[in-house]
Amino acid sequence: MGNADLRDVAVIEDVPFDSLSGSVVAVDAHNWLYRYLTTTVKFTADSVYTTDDGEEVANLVGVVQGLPKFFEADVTPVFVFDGGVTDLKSDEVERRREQREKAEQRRQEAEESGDSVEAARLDARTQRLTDTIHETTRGLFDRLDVPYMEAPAEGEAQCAHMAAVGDVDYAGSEDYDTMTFGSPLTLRQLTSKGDPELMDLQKTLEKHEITYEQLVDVALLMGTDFNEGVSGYGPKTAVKAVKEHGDVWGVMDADDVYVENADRVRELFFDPPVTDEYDLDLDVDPDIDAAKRYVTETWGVDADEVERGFERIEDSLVQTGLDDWT
DNA sequence: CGTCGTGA
DNA sequence: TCACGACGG
Repeated sequence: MGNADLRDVAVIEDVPFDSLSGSVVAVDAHNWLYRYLTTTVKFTADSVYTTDDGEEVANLVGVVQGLPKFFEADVTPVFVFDGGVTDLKSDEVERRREQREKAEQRRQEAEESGDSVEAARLDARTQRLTDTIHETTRGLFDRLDVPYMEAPAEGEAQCAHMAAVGDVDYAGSEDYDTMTFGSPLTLRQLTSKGDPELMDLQKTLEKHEITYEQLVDVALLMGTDFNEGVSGYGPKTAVKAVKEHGDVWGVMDADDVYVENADRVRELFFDPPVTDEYDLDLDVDPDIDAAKRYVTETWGVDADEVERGFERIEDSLVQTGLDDWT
């Protein structure tokens, strides 16, 4: 599962947020939400985010806190939700499900033995994105007029496709997969405070003097979300081997190693299930009052929790409105 | 996913 | 120098 190995292969540079003004970014919704759920929830009481029915709606707080970052920088996000999971990934998803169950079991044990700190820590690992979380996030986006769409399969693949055909300026995801899926430019760290990172496919290929196909083969050797990779192949060895032997088949042949499902995973990265059928209205015109009512009245979130976020959204709208006149 | 200690 | 595994968040 050495996905972060790609970081050491990729050319990544910091970009000032204000240099992104006026751009459009296709954000992998699952990633983005996950980020807020694991951070936001961890440091606050459960009761704030749980409705009377026991539904977890921490995502609503996360969305309200996360959107201002885009608005304030005059960056338009298009959120891309995951569709069906491919066969290849289902193995990986299954493994993660098992890991979650193990973590949940340990969490319960910790809770029973009165170790609340340990229980809270393990709780962060058991967070998962429920159907309710997806539905209520869409509901809030509707009221805030934030554009979103459904991917046929992997959200990262759809984001990468939209960036590749030029319908958006960047893909946005914390994962490195978007580059393997062919996104020319990927923005990372859209959730945290500081400046984002820009991951550049072309510069990465130039740096190593390899083709895009070879980059995918490098990823295959190191391991991706869809395959195991080969033990002993990290960033350096994988790049060197692929350059030396041309492609992953050459490496398998020369080094006497085996990459499982190499042909199928390759094909997935080259030609993933994506759609061109979307109609994005990028003219965002939020109904703040409706959004507030949705979060606090419909879902019972404490008004205090989202007040600051809504304030920032409102202010950023006034700000961009003024900018338009100057 | 990032960091850091370990060991080849 | 590089890769791996464990652990913290």
